[in-house]
Amino acid sequence: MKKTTRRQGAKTAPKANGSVDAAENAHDDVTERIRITLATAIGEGALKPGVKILEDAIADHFGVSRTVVRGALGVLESDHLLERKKNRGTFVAEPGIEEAKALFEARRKLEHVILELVLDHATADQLDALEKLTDEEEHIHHHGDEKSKTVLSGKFHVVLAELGGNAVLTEILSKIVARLSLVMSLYEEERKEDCGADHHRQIVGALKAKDLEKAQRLMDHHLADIEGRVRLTEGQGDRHTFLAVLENFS
Amino acid sequence: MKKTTRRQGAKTAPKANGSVDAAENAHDDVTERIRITLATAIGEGALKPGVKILEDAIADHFGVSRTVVRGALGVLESDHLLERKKNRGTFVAEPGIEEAKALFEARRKLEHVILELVLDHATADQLDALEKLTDEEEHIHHHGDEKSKTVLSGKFHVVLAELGGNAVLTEILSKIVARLSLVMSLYEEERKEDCGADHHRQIVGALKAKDLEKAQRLMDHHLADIEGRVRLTEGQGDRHTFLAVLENFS
DNA sequence: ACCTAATTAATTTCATGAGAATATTCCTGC
DNA sequence: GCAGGAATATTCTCATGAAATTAATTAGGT
Repeated sequence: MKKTTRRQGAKTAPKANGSVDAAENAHDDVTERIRITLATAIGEGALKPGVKILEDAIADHFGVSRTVVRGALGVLESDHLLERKKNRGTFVAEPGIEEAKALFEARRKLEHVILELVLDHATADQLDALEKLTDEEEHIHHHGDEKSKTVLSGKFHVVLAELGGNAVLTEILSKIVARLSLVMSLYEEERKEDCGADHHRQIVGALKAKDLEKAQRLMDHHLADIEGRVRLTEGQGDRHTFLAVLENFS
Repeated sequence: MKKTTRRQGAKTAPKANGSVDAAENAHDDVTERIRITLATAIGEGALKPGVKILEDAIADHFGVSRTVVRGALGVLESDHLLERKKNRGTFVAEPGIEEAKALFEARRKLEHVILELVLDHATADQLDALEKLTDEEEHIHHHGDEKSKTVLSGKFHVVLAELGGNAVLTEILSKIVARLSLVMSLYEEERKEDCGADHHRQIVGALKAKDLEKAQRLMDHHLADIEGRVRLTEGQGDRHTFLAVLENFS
């Protein structure tokens, strides 16, 4: 039967904005809310590569029409987080080997640049705040679930970028990090000893000591550690494919 | 009166694309074509900051409905090339001072990174091809119109980025360049002696000599030259505003 | 005459339905 | 029992009309 797509007539409807009215107008953009929701869902691995996105379901969930959802999907596609196949639907993107390599390389270079900026712009207070974030990470690391671990880990880098004081670069890095979470999801082999929190702490230490060289070296090491967890060879990406999973039981 | 929004019934309509039909299917995505058209129009300064974008007009021009135009506008907005004001319409973006500074800085850093990559990846043939592009620039520089000059100038940097072999960074740079064209449009004071072609040629020379340091130094100088053409002080951005223009006649 | 209020016009925004393309199911024939 | 094909169902795609909002214009009052 038809899904009970209950949608208010919209008419002179109360619109619910009577609540605060002129307040938080920025967040009232449903399209943006959908975009952010999906982006973070992808970023924290809740939506795995290749999964099909039903626009009807999303429209239902947010109480809007498919048109609005479609808008959000469009920008997500242009961010390379989704793929829309003509008349087939939209799926969570599955970055290929080449793209993965490019993303890793771009991230390496970007983080270097960001460290330079942080040393130029960041105050001692800001570095302290950053250090507190690593404390939180460490706490999660011991008795935390898998998900919040990766989320926090990515967050560190974005917050670090923010300290660089360049909104453009921050946005770029956060988008790359999001795409890389897809790469990890596809190609990660073993999630061994996660020493991310430790690395982060060391990096903050180097920054506080105003030692750019050291910070960059540590960052390189940290990123190499992450890259070491994946095997970028053709055919690896299909590991979680239905057919590939079957092979494990043959 | 109503604009003669003549739109074919769509039905089993010939669709007018019967011209080549199954050919170029990749470009057949009208949304993407609209996006590219507007992006390049903005990039080459044909669409100035603040100009209002009429979705009806575009829909008309491309023979599609507003819905698909709207999709294109959405991603252009997420690229910071357009601004959509609630229920007011969409306008060509007017980057503020802070954004402009961030863009310049990001570009400086990025071009440095790209030069490193080019020295690592580019072959001699590719550098030759790049040099040919500067020849073309020089030719345009002498007896060319103003528009194609700036277009070619931006193209050099994007092609250079492509030689770096990293598609991710190339895309990022080209987006930044596009946004910077808006900045120039808003804040450029004098378009004096355009020695861009010369700078480009020198950079290629340094690259051929495998001298990274020199290439980066030249790039810095080149970019500083561009940044020197603008004055990033508050209130400059409204120079072309209706009110500001009036002041010139008071 | 000028400022304010009300009406009109133009434009955006969105929900919806109809058409198109693909996936799935079921049936028939070998 | 299985392969091939028709019928069905699901889902995307897009054009269109209706509601909502803002800008423009006109009327009215002090």
